[in-house]
Amino acid sequence: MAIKLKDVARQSGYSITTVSRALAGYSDVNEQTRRHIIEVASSLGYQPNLPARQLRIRRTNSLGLVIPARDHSYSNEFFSQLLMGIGDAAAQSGYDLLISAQAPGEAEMACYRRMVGGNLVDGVILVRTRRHDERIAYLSQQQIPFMVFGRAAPGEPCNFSFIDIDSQAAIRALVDHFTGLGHRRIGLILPPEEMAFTPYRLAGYQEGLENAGLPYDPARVVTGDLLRSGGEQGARILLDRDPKITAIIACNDLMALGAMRAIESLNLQVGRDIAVAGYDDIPAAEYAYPSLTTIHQPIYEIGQRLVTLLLDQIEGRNSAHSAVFLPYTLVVRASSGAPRQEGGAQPESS
Amino acid sequence: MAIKLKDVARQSGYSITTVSRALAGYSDVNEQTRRHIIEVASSLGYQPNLPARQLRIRRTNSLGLVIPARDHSYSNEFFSQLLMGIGDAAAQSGYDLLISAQAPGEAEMACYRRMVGGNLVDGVILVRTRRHDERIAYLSQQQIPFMVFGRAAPGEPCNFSFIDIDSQAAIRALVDHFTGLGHRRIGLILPPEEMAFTPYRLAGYQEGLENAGLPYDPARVVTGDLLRSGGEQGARILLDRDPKITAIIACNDLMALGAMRAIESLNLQVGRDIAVAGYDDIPAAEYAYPSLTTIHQPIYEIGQRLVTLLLDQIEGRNSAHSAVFLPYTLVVRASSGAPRQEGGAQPESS
DNA sequence: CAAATGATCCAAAACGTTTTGGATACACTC
DNA sequence: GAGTGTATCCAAAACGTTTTGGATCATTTG
Repeated sequence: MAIKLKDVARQSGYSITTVSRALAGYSDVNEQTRRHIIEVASSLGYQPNLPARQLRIRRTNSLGLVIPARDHSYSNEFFSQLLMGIGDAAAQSGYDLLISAQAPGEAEMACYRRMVGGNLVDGVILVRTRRHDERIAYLSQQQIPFMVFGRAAPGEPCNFSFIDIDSQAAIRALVDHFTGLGHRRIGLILPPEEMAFTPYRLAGYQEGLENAGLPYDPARVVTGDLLRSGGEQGARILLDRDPKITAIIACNDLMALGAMRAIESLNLQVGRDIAVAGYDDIPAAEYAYPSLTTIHQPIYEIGQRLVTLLLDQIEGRNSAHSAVFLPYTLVVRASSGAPRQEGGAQPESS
Repeated sequence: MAIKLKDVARQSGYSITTVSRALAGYSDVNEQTRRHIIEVASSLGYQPNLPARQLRIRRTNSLGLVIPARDHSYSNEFFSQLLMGIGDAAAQSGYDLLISAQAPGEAEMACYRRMVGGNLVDGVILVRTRRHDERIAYLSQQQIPFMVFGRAAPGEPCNFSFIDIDSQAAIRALVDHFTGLGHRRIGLILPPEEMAFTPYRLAGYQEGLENAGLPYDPARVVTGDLLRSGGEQGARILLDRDPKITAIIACNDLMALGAMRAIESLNLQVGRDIAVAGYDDIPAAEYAYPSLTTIHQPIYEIGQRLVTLLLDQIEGRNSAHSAVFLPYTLVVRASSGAPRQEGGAQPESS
């Protein structure tokens, strides 16, 4: 049987109340008794029963986080970085993380209801905004503190606190980079429709083209599944539709690596014949051959900021909604080069 | 104010007891009343207060996991894979994960005491065995169910349930692979001393040499910090001590990639002049140039098995200690080739 | 017909904390 | 010496469940 307050009380000769208040550091207990009580408590190995405390004070000192189940494929690196940032910051402030892996759907919503409605967490971090996000609606309605990574999809109200990267500007910067090198036919591989950020990426692409006075051609845009195979397929489609494309931007690195593979299998050389850029800057981007030009996001820091801003809400330091944009970095590597000459010697034919 | 049992009781016209038992599915409540109560509960949006339940039944339906704080450097990929396996399996059985990021030390032990002694978790997963592991001692003494990834260091008692990879055999297989290619001077870059598995790796190396009738030379073994820079440094030292080394085995991929970089900076060619192998099979190993020969471990599956075995303990399906070894795979890629000819032309020529 | 059985329900205790609202004793003020 | 403060302590209530140990009534059994 575990030691409880009652045992410490009996052993020390004081009441349960006094023991509780002594250990909690209240000023209405004599310094000497406090020392004695602490002494007794630690000699008995007293550990407070936390569910009991949580029931009483309605606080748990833990933060809820639902991560996508069974997709260790494309977002691994992303989530591990984010989780480390979240975990480190939470631990530093004395909070635990309550994590559940759920695929989008009814079970996922039930999980939020359990954590929030069941009083298991003091706040929630929500990671991938969707269009018409039911989770956000629920959390707002429950009035529990929460922070979101990723703003709402364009056209939807965004009355919650979030951190985001200006991915529209990031994609625009990639396009600028390419047009600056002389590219005029640039393909784009987008993420799936349902992701809230997809429209922003497309908009950035269009802005970039406009900046350079280039026309927007929907035939040069294709959607991929964020996996390497999706990039491979996407690149094939793009090059099939228009063999004169000289650059491809994929909306994540994995698809970019797939695109590189497709390009090589067409006997073209990445970086010389066709420039490629990705998004995310996963470690493999640096080790790839040729190394991959991409957009670096400070994922770890985002995780940390999510926590600090969430704790500001929980601990009542800030009530206003915060909309934080963190900077990205354009990382230029070997996969992006000037375009092959129009009409010059072509690989297979042309 | 949240809806509680009392509200459902009042609204449905039954007692708190009956409502509780109806929702819990006991057979001593009329099927019709049960339906009515469930109806009322869901129309009121009843969510049970879980800390209260936990306090009462002394179960939380969550598993504890302490991950290393602030080392998003070398074990990222490893931990994210493992976490996905653990998270998926736990969620599938209706368990949450309680996670805290702690650096080894007193705060880490306090974290275990809080989780276990504080009744926050029903079981614990412990990830990186150390020598004389205080955490394992504590968990055994507390008699809480726990599963460990990694057996005890050689010479220490191993009276707990664990899953491990036979890394001794894995390293031996790498050495066999190299000696089979004709290599006779093979360097080794070990993990730091304090890791429990380090001696097993060294033993595998020695066994491999013995298999091939080669002498063991301590000068060909060096310790690295598991980072890329450690591999770079290690390779330099090895090649400095004996320039005739034709193969290097690093005990993780990151160090192997560092070694490759060191080799290239000496104007030697990886895979032709010097063979390199790693351990872990992180994604970058495949994308590296040349791609890296390495040992693949089924990390995701390990995570899953850790959970299923832990739940067997928690739910009383199995009391005996289990010692599970899962298979590794030798993945041969471009970084390992036959040795350059003894006495033949040296790096810069031939 | 009394007793036993079975179906359905419930009051109250218990889980281990924290907090409320004093109680007590002593010192100081006027 | 009455009143006011202050320091120190505590009994009991409360948090929202689950479970124990019956109670009640209708039905069946001997």
